[in-house]
Amino acid sequence: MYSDGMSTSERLIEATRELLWERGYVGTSPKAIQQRAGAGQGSMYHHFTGKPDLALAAIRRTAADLRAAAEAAFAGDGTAYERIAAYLLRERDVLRGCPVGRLTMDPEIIADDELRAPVDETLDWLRGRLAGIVQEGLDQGEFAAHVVPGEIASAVVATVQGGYVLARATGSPEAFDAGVRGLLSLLSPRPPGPAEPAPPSFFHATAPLQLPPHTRE
Amino acid sequence: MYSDGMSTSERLIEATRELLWERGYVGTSPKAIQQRAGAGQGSMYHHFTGKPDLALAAIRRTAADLRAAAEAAFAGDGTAYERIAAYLLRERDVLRGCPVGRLTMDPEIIADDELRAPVDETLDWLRGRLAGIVQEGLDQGEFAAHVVPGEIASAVVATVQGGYVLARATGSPEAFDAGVRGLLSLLSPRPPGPAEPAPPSFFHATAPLQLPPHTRE
DNA sequence: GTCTATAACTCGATAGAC
DNA sequence: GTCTATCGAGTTATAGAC
Repeated sequence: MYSDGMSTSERLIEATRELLWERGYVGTSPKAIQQRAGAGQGSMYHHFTGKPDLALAAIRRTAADLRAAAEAAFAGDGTAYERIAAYLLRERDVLRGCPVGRLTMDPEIIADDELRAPVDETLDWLRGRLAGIVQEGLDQGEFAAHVVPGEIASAVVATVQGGYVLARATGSPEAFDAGVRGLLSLLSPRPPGPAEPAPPSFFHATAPLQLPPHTRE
Repeated sequence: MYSDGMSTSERLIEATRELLWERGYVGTSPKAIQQRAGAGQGSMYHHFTGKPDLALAAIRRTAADLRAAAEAAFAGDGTAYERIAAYLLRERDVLRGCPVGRLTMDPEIIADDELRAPVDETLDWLRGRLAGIVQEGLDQGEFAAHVVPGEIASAVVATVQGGYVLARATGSPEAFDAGVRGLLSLLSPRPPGPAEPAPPSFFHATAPLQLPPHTRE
């Protein structure tokens, strides 16, 4: 229940964002939104034409947030591998799932092109951004020459989205982390280890990111 | 709506399975189940104590089916890589999503340990089975020595689960296939291509499965 | 802008006739 | 075993007072 300096319509959008994340579209009722926002029926229907309209505003904002968070991970100046690793290892509320990806399991989101569009565009942007980084890595000789940027990008995003599924099934973020580590170990220019010989100077290899013992869990 | 030789309780379970797959637990009402099963309120509450009880029966059956389908892909006598590829490339109703995995996004499934248990156990079994196959591949020198079986297994299952997310977001199975191809290209003992030199006889490498232009899509 | 009132319906379940 | 009737609560809104 919000009581801050937010306007009523702001509070309605924020409450909807939370509930869509927690319970999905089908599982979220206008009444629940109003209660969490501290607003009456009339307020909601004054500012929005109905549940789909409000959900659209909420989804667009959540999509923009996710994009910004991903961009922050990509924006570093490391190697392609390091930037992909930074994205995969960025802090996440693993057990809450992906606020955008989870919407794809909602029948009424998928059935409504207007509600599905921001979800589609966000994941599409993410794959495109990752594909570009993989291409840079290929140009630098960081990855095996036969890999296809768009395919690696899809595998990266899928590993994240599927990692949420595994984590929620087990009730622990462990499986998410395991999947990410597995993918990174396959993507890594060379295996980790202290007994590593120095790479020849003509080879553009870089040390893989050390996996931090992160705080989550 | 079923009218076959199925008993009423069978029809209720099958109808529930379909609806859980299409709409999830929160999105599935007893009334919808009864209508699809062609049964009245009284029948449902005679055979089952309520919605959770019926859902549990449906989920257990769906979990058993998924396990059997996966086992069929694993049971082949190819290399570890080939059996993992067979699992990843097996026919799927990609746009319908995973009937087990999708349940993890349902707040009421996750909140109820009895309903979550079969989901958890199924995905856990799947990861364990895959980890065993990766270990076999390691023993045969099929994979890079530094990979960790449990991590690769998690990445494989996550890629599938996340592939469903991408496919449903775009409305096409293409992104699912791309992710799977990407993961296989990273896992592949050596890059594909006709100009491949024959491996030295002491090396256990095997040709990667040709990706079939499969019928889905 | 926000509130309450009301509508027509569905929710998950129980009771009891047949 | 299956049916209909009924329950109290919740759903998605509209209407209209303030």
